[in-house]
Amino acid sequence: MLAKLRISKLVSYTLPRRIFERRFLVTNNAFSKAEESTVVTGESPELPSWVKDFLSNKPSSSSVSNDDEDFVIPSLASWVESQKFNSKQVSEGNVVKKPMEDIDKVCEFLNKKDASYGNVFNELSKCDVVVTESLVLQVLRRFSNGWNQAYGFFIWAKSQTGYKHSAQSYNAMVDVLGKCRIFDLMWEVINEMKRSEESGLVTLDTMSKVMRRLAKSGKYSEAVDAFLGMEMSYGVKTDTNAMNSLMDALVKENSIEHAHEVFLKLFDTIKPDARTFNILIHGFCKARKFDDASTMMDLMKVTEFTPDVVTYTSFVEAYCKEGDFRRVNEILEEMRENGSNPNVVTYTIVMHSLGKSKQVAEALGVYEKMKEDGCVPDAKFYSSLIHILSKTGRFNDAVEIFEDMTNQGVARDVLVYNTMISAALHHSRDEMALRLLKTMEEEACSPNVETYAPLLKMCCHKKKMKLLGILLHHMVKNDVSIDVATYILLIRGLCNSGKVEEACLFFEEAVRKGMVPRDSTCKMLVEELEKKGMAEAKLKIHSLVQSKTQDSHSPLSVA
DNA sequence: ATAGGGTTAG
Repeated sequence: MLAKLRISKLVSYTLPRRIFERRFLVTNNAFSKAEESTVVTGESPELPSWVKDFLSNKPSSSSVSNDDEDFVIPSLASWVESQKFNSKQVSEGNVVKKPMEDIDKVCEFLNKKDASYGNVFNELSKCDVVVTESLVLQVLRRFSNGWNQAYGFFIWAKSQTGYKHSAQSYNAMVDVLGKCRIFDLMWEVINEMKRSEESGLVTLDTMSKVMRRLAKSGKYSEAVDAFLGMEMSYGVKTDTNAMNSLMDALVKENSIEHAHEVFLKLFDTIKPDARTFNILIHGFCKARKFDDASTMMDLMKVTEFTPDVVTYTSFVEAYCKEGDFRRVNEILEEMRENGSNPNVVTYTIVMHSLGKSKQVAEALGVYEKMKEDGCVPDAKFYSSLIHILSKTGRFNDAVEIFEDMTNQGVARDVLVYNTMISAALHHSRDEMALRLLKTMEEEACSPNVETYAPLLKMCCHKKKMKLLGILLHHMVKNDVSIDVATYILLIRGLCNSGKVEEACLFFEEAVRKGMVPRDSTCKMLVEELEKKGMAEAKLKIHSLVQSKTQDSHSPLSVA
């Protein structure tokens, strides 16, 4: 009943737009504050204390200064310092002194300035923690973009008496090295897994990660070779399931060609199943090769398999991307005739595409149609809906949908939060965005890099340096590793705001971690330094880039 | 892990 009411209310907005316009006309802050007093996203007239905390970096501060432009953010490696600063603040106020957690102790050692050049292993010998599997997994997550720190810790952990790496820890290490493209070391770890007295450590799980990472780096042939050799070398069966995993990796990383080749080559030895065909059809559709996709569907039929929702949905998506909605409708009809009704994924794709091409009324019509069909929306669907509403200027409707989700029995996930945070920032609702980040914590929904990216961008743009520092710290606390994309975002954003010194700090830090930003970013930084006549800094950047491009990863010296 | 997101734009 309630749901029904809401939909009609939503759809009615598209025609009269009365309510919407009324809200929109009022730009006065006070009014919007009074009108929205909802639990999650509302803005209160008084800054809530946690926002103050967020903004002040210490518990219960009195006021928020506006001059945070002048605040110079410490380089990332000295977060530990600021962390100490924090705990001092706390212990002054409270009698109880919180003991430092093991993860933070490890973090402190790994962040020592010289650690990445020198010996992480030796540094850690002074670190007084008890290694457990969960600690290892947490460290690997927190340093998933800093392979030499992660690897140094990994080696050290292995040397600790009473501890042995589990299959999960090994797989996590393999994945970190693959992510950072340190493939030779990655294979070394895999071979070590094989040699271990504990047998069966290398599994399809391990090899799937390897294939995915290789494909992601454009090393398609190597991914295929890894598959072909894995039974012989590591005893991992090359069955249908494993082949699907390989083809999925190839297709997802944009090489339908390699996937197709594998398919033809292995057709006689490994029996394909319906999933195999769906993966290939998806790949062809993604590459806009409609003829090949159709041929594959015919082959699928001949080979005793029937096209299903997934098969048709791949075509639906491809035609959506072409903007050919007439063809989309034809396929939807065909699906129903063949007894594969569109499901929530199909509807999400159609709605999202319509919204993207500014056909909002039609997009909302899909929402109606879906409910009529008895198809229940899920979190990803809501995320799309929120996004298109926000993008078409209907932010309040987006907020309404966001808040109604849980009433509809759908839990909000990271993607939904990320979408809502981006939307809020897009509509200059900075406070709401921060409030949403806080709500994630309360709902035990872990943020990821994408959660922080738009917030960091806002900080750079508005020169909110204090908040920037706090957010970066927040990331570390939540085990979100800073990746190249984030460094690029920071460097470019800070350059644009004339904060070259800070941009340089981040640049140096990125290089120190073995992540060299692209040429365009380096150029931007150098030009900015030239403009400001900072010749010395310019030279430093130049030499940093050169030293790092010569040996892309300095080998780690571990005993 | 077979199909769905955003990201980044002055």
